[in-house]
Amino acid sequence: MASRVIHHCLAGRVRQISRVVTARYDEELRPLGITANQLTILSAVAVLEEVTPTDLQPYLLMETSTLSRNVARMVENRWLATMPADDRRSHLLVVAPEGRRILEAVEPRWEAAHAWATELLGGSDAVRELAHRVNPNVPR
Amino acid sequence: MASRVIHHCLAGRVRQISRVVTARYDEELRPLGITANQLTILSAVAVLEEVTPTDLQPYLLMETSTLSRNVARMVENRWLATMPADDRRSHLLVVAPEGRRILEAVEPRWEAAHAWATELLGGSDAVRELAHRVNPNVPR
DNA sequence: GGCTAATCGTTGCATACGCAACGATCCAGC
DNA sequence: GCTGGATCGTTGCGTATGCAACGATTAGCC
Repeated sequence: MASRVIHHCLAGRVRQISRVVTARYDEELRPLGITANQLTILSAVAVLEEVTPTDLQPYLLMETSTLSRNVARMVENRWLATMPADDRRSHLLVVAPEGRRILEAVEPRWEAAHAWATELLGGSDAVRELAHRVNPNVPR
Repeated sequence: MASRVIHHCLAGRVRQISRVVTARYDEELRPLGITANQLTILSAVAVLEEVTPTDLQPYLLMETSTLSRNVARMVENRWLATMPADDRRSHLLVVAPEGRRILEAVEPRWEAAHAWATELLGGSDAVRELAHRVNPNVPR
């Protein structure tokens, strides 16, 4: 059984790919004090404008609790701000000025990491296709 | 910049794929009390027989500290055992009887998760190719 | 042989992730 | 209008991950 896992396990493979690619993005973004994961969330809020955490979930496929804590850190950092929503159980998220500043500053470093990853992975098509299969909300 | 990240970021995509696939394996393996990640490590030790943590690293591309703690939990669970190595800074890892038992018991559940993931990802070839690019030690 | 640099694994700290349980709020049906 | 079930976000707990700093040991060089 062990050798079947080693030779075929898809979970092990996707996790390893995730570790390696994330490490490179994180390394590149470190001088800005933001992680690849946080940049993903920040960008999602920036694009969707005023969103509740629940609104973000279809795009991120992240557990409620995970998202809750990630967002909390980003609010503490003043990258995001919260506003009251009609539904009082929830709240709207918006990008704060410091978040906008990071989004501008991040460009060259993100592009460098993206270029590295694209090269490593032999282009972006395969990953994009897989991501779209996993979550049709992710553009192919 | 935000929309460029959303539409093209490879880190966000590989992380999302990893979350979704891992969740399914973990769900399937939960009754056995082992995670997908732990099963990967257990299988690697089983195949390589007597290995030091450093020996495992080329196959797992996991940080020393991450591997150290993962292995520690598995030794506590008595899935792995340690033996003295020639180099006294290190130690050899071997699969303990309880680890062997898990490797036998895990088969149908692992196969179910594997089948699900293969279907979701449209076959295993794309992931295998990517994993091999990221780490040539991983068989294509 | 003895010093120095490299290697090995561990630990402190911080983020990332998910399950289960929870309190607050909303809503559907009466 | 009220009530019971659904939905929303948070928190406790445990695993997964990596960086930096560390002590122990080894190996290379003189």
